[in-house]
Amino acid sequence: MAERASSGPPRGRRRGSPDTRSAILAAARSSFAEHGFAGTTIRAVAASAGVDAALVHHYFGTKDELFLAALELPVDPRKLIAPAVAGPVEQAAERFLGVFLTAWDDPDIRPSLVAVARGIMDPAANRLLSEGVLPVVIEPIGVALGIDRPAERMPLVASQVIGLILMRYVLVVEPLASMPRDRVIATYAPTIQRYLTGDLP
Amino acid sequence: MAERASSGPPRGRRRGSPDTRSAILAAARSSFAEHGFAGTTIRAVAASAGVDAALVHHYFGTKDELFLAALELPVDPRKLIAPAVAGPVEQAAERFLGVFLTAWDDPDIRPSLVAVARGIMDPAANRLLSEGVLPVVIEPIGVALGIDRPAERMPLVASQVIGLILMRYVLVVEPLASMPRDRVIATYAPTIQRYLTGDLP
DNA sequence: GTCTATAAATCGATAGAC
DNA sequence: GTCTATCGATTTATAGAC
Repeated sequence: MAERASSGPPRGRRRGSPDTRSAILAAARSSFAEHGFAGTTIRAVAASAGVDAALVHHYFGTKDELFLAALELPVDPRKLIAPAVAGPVEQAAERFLGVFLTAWDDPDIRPSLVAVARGIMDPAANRLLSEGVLPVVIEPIGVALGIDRPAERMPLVASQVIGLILMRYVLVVEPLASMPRDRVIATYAPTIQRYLTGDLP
Repeated sequence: MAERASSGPPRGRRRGSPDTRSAILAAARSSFAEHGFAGTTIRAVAASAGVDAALVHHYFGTKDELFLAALELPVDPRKLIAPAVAGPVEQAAERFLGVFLTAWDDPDIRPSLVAVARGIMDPAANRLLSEGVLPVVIEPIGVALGIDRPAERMPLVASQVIGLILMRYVLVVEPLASMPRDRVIATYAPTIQRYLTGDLP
């Protein structure tokens, strides 16, 4: 009864208790974000999720696989940054910073992003930036914006955004950590806009 | 014979083989830089230095103390950045970037700096930035330069420099990693100069 | 599915011989 | 000064009962 018809992609819950699985995943994200990869123990993740350590292995296999699973963002970054590329390129920096801060200020996805940031720093998984974040998130923005030499300019943008993210959200350095969103945008927009469309040597 | 006379401060080698001690320290720096704090084991450091693990404890005590010893830079950062504060504030950004890149491009001190950068990222030791690098290295520059609201502007400078350092030296992302020194300075100097002396919201 | 029990390896740190 | 030996605690991971 109430079985799904055979139309559309397979939706609905997978086998196993999805609550338990996602609880483990959420606990893993928090731990990876707070203690890094090496500083996270399977036992602590299990305890934080209220389950046994063996269950973590049952769902995710090794610690590495759990880490990769925890890095899967709950939202598609490409969808998130779509508003940044829609509009005149002259105000692209403000829109870009806006969607970025919106994502990072969302308490639902910030832990995942912090985990990604820390994972990038961990030598055990730092192909993540060069093979992941940069080509699938950052560079397509430059291409979509139609800017000049995107492969050259977007890393400049990334260098400033990563530094800001690090100081404001990961290391929580004042006064950046407590600075209002609009002020952050107004402060950094000229820098980003110059990297996007300004004169470069 | 040939013993030192009792004049002047105690110079010369301390007790113990200085080669062994510095070999341990060098191995510790490499390991901390490559594997982070939690990913570094005393045993691996000892093996890399060609000595026994117990000897590491003998010289440096606990793992934390070894970490702090490994972070001791071979040069005094304050001396290094002295040229950056001497001169007109209008070109401070160029001088600032110059001394920074000079230090990071020096193969003798880059491993230590990479270790510091990774140590900052490790949650187990991230008081290092807020209690170490920022107040003793970054902020004094702003004070010495006599800029307006240094506690507010220097974190902005730090956010861009850290992002640049991360992309160019730690993550080795192109084209920043291979960009000539002068071009890096020309690219980032306007940003830094604005954070130092420009108009902010 | 979930847990107990435990194997097997590795860790930091100490004591003590030489 | 340097190393052997080892303790005690933790870790990942597996085997198997319920």
